[in-house]
Amino acid sequence: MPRPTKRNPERGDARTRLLEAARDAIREKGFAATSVDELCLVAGVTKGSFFHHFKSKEALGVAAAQHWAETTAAFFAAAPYHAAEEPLERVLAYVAFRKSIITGELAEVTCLVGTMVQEVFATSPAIRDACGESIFGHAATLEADIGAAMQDRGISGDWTAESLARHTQTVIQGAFVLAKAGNDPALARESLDHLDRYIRLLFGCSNQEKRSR
Amino acid sequence: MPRPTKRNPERGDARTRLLEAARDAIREKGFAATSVDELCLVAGVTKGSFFHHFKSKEALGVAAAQHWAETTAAFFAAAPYHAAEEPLERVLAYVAFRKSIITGELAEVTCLVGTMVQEVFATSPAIRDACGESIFGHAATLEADIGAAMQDRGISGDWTAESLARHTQTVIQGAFVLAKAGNDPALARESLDHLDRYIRLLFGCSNQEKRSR
DNA sequence: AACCAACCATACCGTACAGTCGGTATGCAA
DNA sequence: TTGCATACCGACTGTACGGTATGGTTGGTT
Repeated sequence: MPRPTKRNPERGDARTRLLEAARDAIREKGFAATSVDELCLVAGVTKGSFFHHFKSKEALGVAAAQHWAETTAAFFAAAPYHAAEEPLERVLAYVAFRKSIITGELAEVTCLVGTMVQEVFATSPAIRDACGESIFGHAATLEADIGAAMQDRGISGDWTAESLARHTQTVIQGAFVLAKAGNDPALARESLDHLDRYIRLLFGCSNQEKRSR
Repeated sequence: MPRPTKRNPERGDARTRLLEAARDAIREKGFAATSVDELCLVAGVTKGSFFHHFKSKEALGVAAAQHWAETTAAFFAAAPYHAAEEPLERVLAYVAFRKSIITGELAEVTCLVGTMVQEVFATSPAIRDACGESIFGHAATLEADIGAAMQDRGISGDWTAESLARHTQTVIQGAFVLAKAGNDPALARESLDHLDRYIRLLFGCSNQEKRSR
């Protein structure tokens, strides 16, 4: 074990390491079952340091949700699905991308804020709101492409781009729940196929228009 | 407070009262944050009684999931959505029914096993499997109608009745997550509208075929 | 050199936790 | 009546929890 905590830290400062430890632990077993002591141990930090950076465990939860929002925003902004020419292509590429990253251990696949908000929505408004901002903020990044696709294809149903953007997140969050319940990530991918099919139907794509694989 | 626990109990035996207390508490704040002491207090029962009926807190979790599966199965079996003549009508009526019961407090609307499995899927296989049985068992009750509707309408896409049945549960579970994140049950109803639309599109319903309201 | 604030460490506190244990009360059957 | 199983009670245990108090260390500023 390398000297854990000193100035000029070898792998991020204490705060960041705590946030990363929290991210992993909470995804694995939830917020309530994650103890401060354990986070300190994993992050190689002492209690004093923890409560220097976060005034309470709840504050850590809020910070973890915000950190999640920031890191995932950067991750998706850099993802390749924005490359396509047509806006609808980009939307479908997003769904395909979400599907493609569902591999490996379930805990490493699922959404931190979706997991956390299920437990704390009634007991911690602060964490709940931070989780909400993460989810709806991400949904908002899809709105432009969906709206452009609607205009592009002359679609005007009794639904909005905002609503469909949120629905994609519904399917993704629900997909994680079923994957956990069945202990099989394939269950999540299956629902993303339905989401892909729904979007194509909404936009009047014929079936054979679907790309290979 | 009526004499809580005696033989010839006035409102169910201790075990049932504990299961109901667990159902409410876990939906409100999750499994880990729910203490045995609190459940005993709410159920009007002592610790000794609790551990007489459940050998551990985890065993209570399993029993709570099973109890949930039984009570919800009875609830949906008695629901009016089975009445319609055509199988597709019944499927759509199911979705409409699920939407119609999303009213009031969020904690009273959401799914016990969906909430629980998010926290414990990695730490308690027993609870996870019990939650899985509840969810997938419920999904299975939709398969017959979906299958009949497919045959009825001569549908054969690259999806199965089983898969679509599961997808309905994905949307419902995800809908609860977004409703919690946004602290607004309307968000859940919104996604059920998308699910309704998806099913209609799959089965080639025209839009005006949609019933009023 | 002196100082400061951010940062980190250690020891500790009160409490709430899951689980245990010895015991009592009740119903039933031989 | 005895014997036994089920149901229930409540005090107790050890521990792990979130949080605090206090003091030391470090890098930058003046």
